[in-house]
Amino acid sequence: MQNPDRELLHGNAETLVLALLAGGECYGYQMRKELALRSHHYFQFTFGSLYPLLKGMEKRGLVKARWVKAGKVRERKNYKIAAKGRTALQERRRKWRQFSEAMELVLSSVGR
Amino acid sequence: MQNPDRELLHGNAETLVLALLAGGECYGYQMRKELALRSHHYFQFTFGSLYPLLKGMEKRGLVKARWVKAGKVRERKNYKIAAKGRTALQERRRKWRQFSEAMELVLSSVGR
DNA sequence: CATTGATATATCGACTATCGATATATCGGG
DNA sequence: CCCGATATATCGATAGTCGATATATCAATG
Repeated sequence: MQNPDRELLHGNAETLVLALLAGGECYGYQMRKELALRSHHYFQFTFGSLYPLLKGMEKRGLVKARWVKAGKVRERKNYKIAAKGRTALQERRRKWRQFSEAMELVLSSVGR
Repeated sequence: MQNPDRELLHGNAETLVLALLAGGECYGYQMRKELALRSHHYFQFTFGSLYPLLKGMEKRGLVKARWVKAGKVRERKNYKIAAKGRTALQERRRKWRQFSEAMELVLSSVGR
């Protein structure tokens, strides 16, 4: 995420990518656009975050990557969610909701 | 937060402390207990996180601290939210909600 | 046909928030 | 008198994100 609230993203970038890939194959550059679109332009990933993240996820077996020639020559790296990634997504989604609820509990426990 | 989901807390610890202090004065050791209580024992701050955080917040003028002798001799450092802290809380609360909504948008945009 | 902007991936070092370990000291109860 | 709870503090390690930078192709514009 570039610019605003960089810290808030911490630990959630992977969750977002997994959620996106659960909907179908995608490549890095488009993920950025897609995540921006779906979040009403809140998320603006930088490639300095996104590409290393994807690489790590591939290494850990959460996603599978394959090179695709788009149209004529240009190469794209298409990512697909793996079984391990689906499990991780469920877990991460659960943990996010848990955390989010805990935050709301405290924020609403005192007014103003 | 100790143990689980350390990464998710990122950038929100200060928000939680400000929210707590908006309800009244408090000191470090008790904040930990209070935040645990209000979050149904989700948040478990370590003192290695909490004390440096409080110190930084004091330095930046978000809170005001004063030493208090509890009962007889033991010293406590009581923190009170400052005007600057209230403004910061509003801003942080707003940003948290924004972030949280963006997360939910993406998480719910694709099933499973 | 040359320039420009969008597409596309990649890496590296810097930053920063959190945490674990550790230290110190007081107080009340058994 | 010892132990567990109370209470604050600091330091180094860890980990996730970001900015800067590099490279290359493609389509459209002039």
